[in-house]
Amino acid sequence: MAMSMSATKLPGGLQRAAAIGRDVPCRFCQVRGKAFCGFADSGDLSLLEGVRSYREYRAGDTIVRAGARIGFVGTLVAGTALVSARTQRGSRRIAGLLFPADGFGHPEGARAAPHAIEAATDVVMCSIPHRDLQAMAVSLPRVTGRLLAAAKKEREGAQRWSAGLDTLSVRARLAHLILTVARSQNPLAGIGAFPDLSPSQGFPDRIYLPLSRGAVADYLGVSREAAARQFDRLVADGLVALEQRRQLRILDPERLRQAALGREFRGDFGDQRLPAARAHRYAGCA
Amino acid sequence: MAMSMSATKLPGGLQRAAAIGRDVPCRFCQVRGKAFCGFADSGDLSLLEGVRSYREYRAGDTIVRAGARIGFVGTLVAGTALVSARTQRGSRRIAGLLFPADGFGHPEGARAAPHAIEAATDVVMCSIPHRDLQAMAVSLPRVTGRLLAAAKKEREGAQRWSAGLDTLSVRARLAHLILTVARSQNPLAGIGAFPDLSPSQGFPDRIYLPLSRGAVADYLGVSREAAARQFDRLVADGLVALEQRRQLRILDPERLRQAALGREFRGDFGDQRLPAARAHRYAGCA
DNA sequence: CGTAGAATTGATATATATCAAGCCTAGTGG
DNA sequence: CCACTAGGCTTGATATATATCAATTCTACG
Repeated sequence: MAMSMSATKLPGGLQRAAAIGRDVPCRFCQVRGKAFCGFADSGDLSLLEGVRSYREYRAGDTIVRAGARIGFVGTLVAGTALVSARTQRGSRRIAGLLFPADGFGHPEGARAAPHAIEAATDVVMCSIPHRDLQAMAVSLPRVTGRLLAAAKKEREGAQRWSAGLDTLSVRARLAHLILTVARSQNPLAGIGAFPDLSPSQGFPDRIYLPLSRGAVADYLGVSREAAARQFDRLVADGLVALEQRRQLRILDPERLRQAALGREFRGDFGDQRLPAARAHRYAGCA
Repeated sequence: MAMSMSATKLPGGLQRAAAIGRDVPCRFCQVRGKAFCGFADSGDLSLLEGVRSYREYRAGDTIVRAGARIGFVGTLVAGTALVSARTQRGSRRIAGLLFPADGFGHPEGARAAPHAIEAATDVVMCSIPHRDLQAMAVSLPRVTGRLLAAAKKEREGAQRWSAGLDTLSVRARLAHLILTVARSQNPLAGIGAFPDLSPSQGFPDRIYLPLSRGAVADYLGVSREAAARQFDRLVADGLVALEQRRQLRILDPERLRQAALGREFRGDFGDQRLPAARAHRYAGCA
């Protein structure tokens, strides 16, 4: 499980992660104030400090296997993880994304999760055993409340359904994903009331996409090729620029937001056609 | 709100419903034993009897408006209701179906539901105010536990997402819907351990589809035309027969189940092609 | 009957799956 | 340091499911 992470080789977000050692006290934690432990009082915090442990994973590693009963609650400190499931026909569905400060697992106790957690990038995770969580008697309600809220993202798929994202075009869903990632990389996120999407709100214009194209495709529920082509179109239409494969720049936040709503209209030069339609499925029949 | 329901004119399930008057005691209730109140002890049951009231709705009526805070928990006694939401672009999404014995609303208290409940057919609903529910001190935990379970269907959309239904072909989703409806009309449902889909388990071969074509389309997330055409194909392929618009007969449960899984293969005469693909979207741009 | 809304059918457009190369990049071994 | 390689990614060509538009049929109801 131990591995040597050389900070220079790791992508974007992880360079910071590598700086976080096992010895960093909680009060200097990268995600302190954002994660569920942000409301722990000083007594509980020192308790936590004794029982939490960091674990590191490489991109592609499985952090929690589907159906496994885990004896801890996890919090991402650095990197991005995928909440994934497998179709009967073998394809992967990605129900949600976990960004730093996001948690997973149930504070109540070990409950078999229906989906797996996998590392999309190299990941540093903070793990706290259930039994030790019980010891935090005083602020437990407050803390577990936050924890439950943090772990909600584990069920993000449900939100995507109820938001009707599944009936939007792939273009719209990709735009939505990009905005989601951008929001997660907003340095002010979680501090102000609502991290908005305007640059004035600290919305970053250059973002690191912590997903492989394959992961993007599985998140959007489309083929890899379709995902790639939609990137092309967003670039061709001038909404974003690709500086590296996973490094992109948001050129036109407003139009990107419209795209994410499926509400684009022909611009002044508009010869790109309206995305007129639909979604997808998957073969992968064994 | 009061309306005269003449039993002869109402479709299938409702003929029974009309026989249920306001005066029928709980112990003779159609859904007694299936609904959340099935575990109430005799004391609580007589309490319930004093506070519950039936309400009747016509097909198309809105039972609960989206975003409304309701002061009761509802249980369907007869008919079928839709858990629906509206897209920003104006189209209707149906997140779930409520069949007799299914409940909605939160026992905790009035919480604004994000979606509306509408009557797909004529509906008889049993309503119990929150405050009266509180009075059921003794078996409250048991009852509210069941209630929460019953109300889960309100969030069915989430399950559909996590089951990966959204990436299946329309044919598969329609087959799934038909099986769901059939299961709901299984007279043994909720009595045996797992109501299976085999005729030997009381699985009905003739079912009443309690949804208009438009509702089917909105449930599947496709256009009305597409929904109609998929009905055609299921009939042409001999999986089901349409006796009336909403009255169908399941001819080949096994293949229907395969279809619902998107696992069909060419049969011996097979010239129907495999459903090779995808989902949909929606225009409806105002 | 005649009308209105629902449902179907037909024709066409198009987004995306799928198959098949080709390319780019990081890692590997000489 | 450089070819080699493998996997991820992109591009191209084609097939097809479904949206969309338009017209017709069905059904319920006056």
